[in-house]
Amino acid sequence: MKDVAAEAAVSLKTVSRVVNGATNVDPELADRVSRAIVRLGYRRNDVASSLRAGRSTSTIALIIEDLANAFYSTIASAVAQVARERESLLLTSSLEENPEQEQKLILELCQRRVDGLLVVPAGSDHSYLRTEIEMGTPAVFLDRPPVGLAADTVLIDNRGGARSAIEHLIGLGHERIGVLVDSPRIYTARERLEGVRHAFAASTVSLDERLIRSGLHDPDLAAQAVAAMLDDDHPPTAFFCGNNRITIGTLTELIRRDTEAEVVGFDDFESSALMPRRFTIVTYDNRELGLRGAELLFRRIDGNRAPPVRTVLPTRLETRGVGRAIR
Amino acid sequence: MKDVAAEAAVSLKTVSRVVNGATNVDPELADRVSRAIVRLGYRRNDVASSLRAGRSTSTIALIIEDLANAFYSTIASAVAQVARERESLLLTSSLEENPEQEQKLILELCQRRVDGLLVVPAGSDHSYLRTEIEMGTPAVFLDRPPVGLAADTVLIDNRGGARSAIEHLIGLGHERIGVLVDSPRIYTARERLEGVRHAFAASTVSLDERLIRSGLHDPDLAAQAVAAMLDDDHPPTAFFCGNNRITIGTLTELIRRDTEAEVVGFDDFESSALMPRRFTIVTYDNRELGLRGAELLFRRIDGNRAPPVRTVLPTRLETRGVGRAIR
DNA sequence: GTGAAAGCGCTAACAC
DNA sequence: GTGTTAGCGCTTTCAC
Repeated sequence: MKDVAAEAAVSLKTVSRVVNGATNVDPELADRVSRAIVRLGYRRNDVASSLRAGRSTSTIALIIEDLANAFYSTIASAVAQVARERESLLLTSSLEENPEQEQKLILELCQRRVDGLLVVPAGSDHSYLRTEIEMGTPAVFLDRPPVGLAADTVLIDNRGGARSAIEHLIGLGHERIGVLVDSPRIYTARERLEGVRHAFAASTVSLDERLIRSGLHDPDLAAQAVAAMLDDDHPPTAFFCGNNRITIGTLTELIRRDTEAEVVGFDDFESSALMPRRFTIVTYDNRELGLRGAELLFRRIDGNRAPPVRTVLPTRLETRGVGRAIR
Repeated sequence: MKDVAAEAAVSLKTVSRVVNGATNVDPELADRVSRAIVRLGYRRNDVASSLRAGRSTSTIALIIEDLANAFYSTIASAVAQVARERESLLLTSSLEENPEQEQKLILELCQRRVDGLLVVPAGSDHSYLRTEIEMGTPAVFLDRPPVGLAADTVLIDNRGGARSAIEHLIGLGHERIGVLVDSPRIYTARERLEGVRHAFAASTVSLDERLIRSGLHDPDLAAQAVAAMLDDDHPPTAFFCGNNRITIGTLTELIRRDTEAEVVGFDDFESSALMPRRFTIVTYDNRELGLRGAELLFRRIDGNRAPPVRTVLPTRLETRGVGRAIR
């Protein structure tokens, strides 16, 4: 910039004005500056520019577990879209297998003075963020609420979705319903199980606690649980699957045995329409999760100081799969 | 920082030393500083810190078309992994539907002084990047080479993959092979068609130009092309599909008609294993694209000044799908 | 309309 | 070991 000023024989300020498109510059000087800029290949240094007077870095950060997972990459895509509209750049950080790095990463992003944070939390405590938020880095949580902190959060209606799934099965006349969920340490698993309990409580059918299996963290464990339940004296006639991995495991086992059973699974998955068996899913728009979160965040960045809000996105039941078993 | 220095009654430099973990600080002073930091909730401003003396921003940028697309999100995940190992952050920018914004975006990233760029190019000219590269922002291209510029590039073996696909079909005795590709304006489509031609040229079978259909940009167009060819007097007995959208369209049409035809498609896709028909794909490790590209980039960032290299990743043939038609 | 000077928050030299 | 000074590249008073 100094060089440009020298080359154009003007002051730094004039160069600055031209670079920033200020109107009140003598056309002749502006032209001299423009040509000097081209001649010297000058580029404004945005780092320096954003340093001055605590100006915005026009950057927001998204903290997720794994970009390769469609759930997260859909959110990232939605967030990127809003960021682009707001002329902000998006720093995407994935924790991959290290939830304990969440705090370190978030604090580093704050040090870099990102304008705000969008977090799909993996960690188990977020109280450390209170200071950062107070110091001007707003944070919005997606899919799971923060722990030990009040902050804007966008969730899906886990309880309502699970409840409608069970109501659907009870409505079809099922009385023995296998309930398959992941570990209760996972927020969504807890909420969904809670929804299941509500649905039973509100119905004439009672929930047999022996038909609840939790801790099913992958399709194989789900398949084994299904197998064990079906081998029982008094097997379930329907299954509620707490997430898509469990749904896949359950369908796999049912197809393998060629056993009839009604299935309702939470979460859609890529190849669900192609599964060789009809079943029902509790689905929702996870792109919306990112959009709404990003919009909330920008509202905070714009100075909104209202109390934290919690947005809950609706779920709906849809049919998936084709025919019956392939064999 | 000034406040911390005042609070601890030391100089700025001592605070700086403590913040940066320098060893040669009196433990007593260090302790006073540490406590002042906690008391005041001080956080180092990394923007200012990286401004000083043209230091690195520890940030690399990835420019892709769409994060929601599995091809790109896999690359992003791989790049994120390498970035994390190198303690760099990743700015991910998706062009979505605006390839013409590529240049604007890239120049903006350079202004922000990212340490380097990873580009899956959508634009049609990259000569403007020469200046940026010379000025110290290295760039590595993924999946498609730059136009009008020499730079590190990581590609997959489009020609070789297409060639092996045709060789496979000819080896099975097919002589009338429908060749379905996307628009020749797309680099990969051009290369793959070139590979097809090479394979025919090296064989005893001659390529019937009337069996080549190009510009098939979505599954429906591919399905229509297949339908038209099958309705012909002398229909193909096999199809080469230039990408996964074309493969899906082709399989859909074959299944719909319950017509036998050998299919080899380029690119794997999520539900390929579940397709109700056996077929062959030309596949490759697209995660590797991101890993290799990021490694090349960091080598440049570390100061490697060797001439640009072009890495070509191998492809392989694999079988997908199950049984024959569902019906 | 234009420029000189001060300063954003930090770190690198160089004294002490 | 510690502090002082200068300056990274830019923008912003505030005079002219």
